[in-house]
Amino acid sequence: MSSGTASGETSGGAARIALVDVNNFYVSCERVFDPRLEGRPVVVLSNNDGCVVARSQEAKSLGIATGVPWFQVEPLARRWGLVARSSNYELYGDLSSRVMELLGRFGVWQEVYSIDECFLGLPGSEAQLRTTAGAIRTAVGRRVGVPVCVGVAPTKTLAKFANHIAKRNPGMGGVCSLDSMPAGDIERIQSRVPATGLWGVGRKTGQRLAALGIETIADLKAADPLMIRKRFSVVLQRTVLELNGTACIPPIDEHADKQQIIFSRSFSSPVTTAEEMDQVMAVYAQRAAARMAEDGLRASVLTVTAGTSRFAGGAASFPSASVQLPAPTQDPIQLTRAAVGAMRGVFEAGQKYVRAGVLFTGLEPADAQEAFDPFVSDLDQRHIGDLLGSVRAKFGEAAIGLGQGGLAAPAAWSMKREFSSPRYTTEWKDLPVVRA
DNA sequence: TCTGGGGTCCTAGGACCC
DNA sequence: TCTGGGGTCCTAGGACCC
Repeated sequence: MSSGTASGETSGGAARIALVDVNNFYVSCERVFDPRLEGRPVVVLSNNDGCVVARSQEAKSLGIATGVPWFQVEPLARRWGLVARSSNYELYGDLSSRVMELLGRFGVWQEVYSIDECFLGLPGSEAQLRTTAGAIRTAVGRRVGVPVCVGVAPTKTLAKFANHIAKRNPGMGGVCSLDSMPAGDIERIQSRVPATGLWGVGRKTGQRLAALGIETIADLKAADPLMIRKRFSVVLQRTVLELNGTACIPPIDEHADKQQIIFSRSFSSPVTTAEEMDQVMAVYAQRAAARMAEDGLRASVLTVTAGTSRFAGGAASFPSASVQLPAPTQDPIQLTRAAVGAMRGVFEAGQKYVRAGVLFTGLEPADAQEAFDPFVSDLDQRHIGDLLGSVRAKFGEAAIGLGQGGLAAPAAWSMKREFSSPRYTTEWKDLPVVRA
């Protein structure tokens, strides 16, 4: 993907970068199909309805922080009129691709950065940029039904910063173009906002910066990039350069192959026996293998992990084991066997495990012939993954599975999603019905 | 009782080689 | 026992992001 990033300081005609993102994305998705949620405090919960991962503006105003456990908020929900939804990733993923397709039409280039945001290359004068930004908001609002904010600036870091300003100042109408702000205003904001408000500067880096007297965005902008490179990293050096108008964050290669595939989940009730954990590994390995097959990849290394609760007292246990596979594969049978076997080696009976995961690395494209494996004598077995995939596509995720993974009924540890909305856009039977 | 999941990139350090 | 420098490759762990 070509990045048309210009580093010019001049306005008027110089290419600019827009960062467009959806406000409170998960909540906004829920509202598209349930307008009763409009104007009310709404939160979306993580898997197992564990903790809050998204909040509407009204929920934020109530002081509900992201990451708080639901069981702490729940007692107050009724009084607040607070609505909770389990996360519905099928819905969010589908609406995301609609938003991204639409946004792509406005830029000379587009880099999708996350499920709810992308960078766009925008040419044109300052006046044209503002017109385009407004048109983006209108189009996404009308065609998908979710609100977005647009930040426009000469670099990605500054575009993120501009977006942040647009979000916090409702009077700006959801758009902030740095070029049209008076320099004094920008400096004032930058000397007030802590450096950790920037993209790429987290808590730890913030602490180390503060120890050097670098507290605000303005301080970091004024820092010597070479000193920052030496004492921190090339990543933070780029942040400093970008704050000063030099675009240097490399383009995101969306077509690059993944480096790893993870399937990891917490359980709705603890797993304590080796037999149950075998079952978990069988299910998780197959889910991860299905994802890998969708991406057309195969793995050469498999890692399994499990963990006890970080909030429970007593002896913690975080077993983990990696296996080098005899040859790169996407065969769910081999992968399931390997996962179960690896976990048996490190599992501690009697511990209360609350989560586990299966991780594939050493990924490569699977188009080449699968390497000959003398242990797989039956040729048909090599196509078992395709078969499972097509059955699942037709009859649903739980329709078929191998061995322990072919659970007819959900196991005691399987995921809890009590407040889930329907899969409005990806499941025929969940299609909304409109009456006129 | 009940506390998420899926990624990326960078760096440091060790093994190994000439 | 003393004793070099330079390079690559790999992995684990840290930090960050949404």
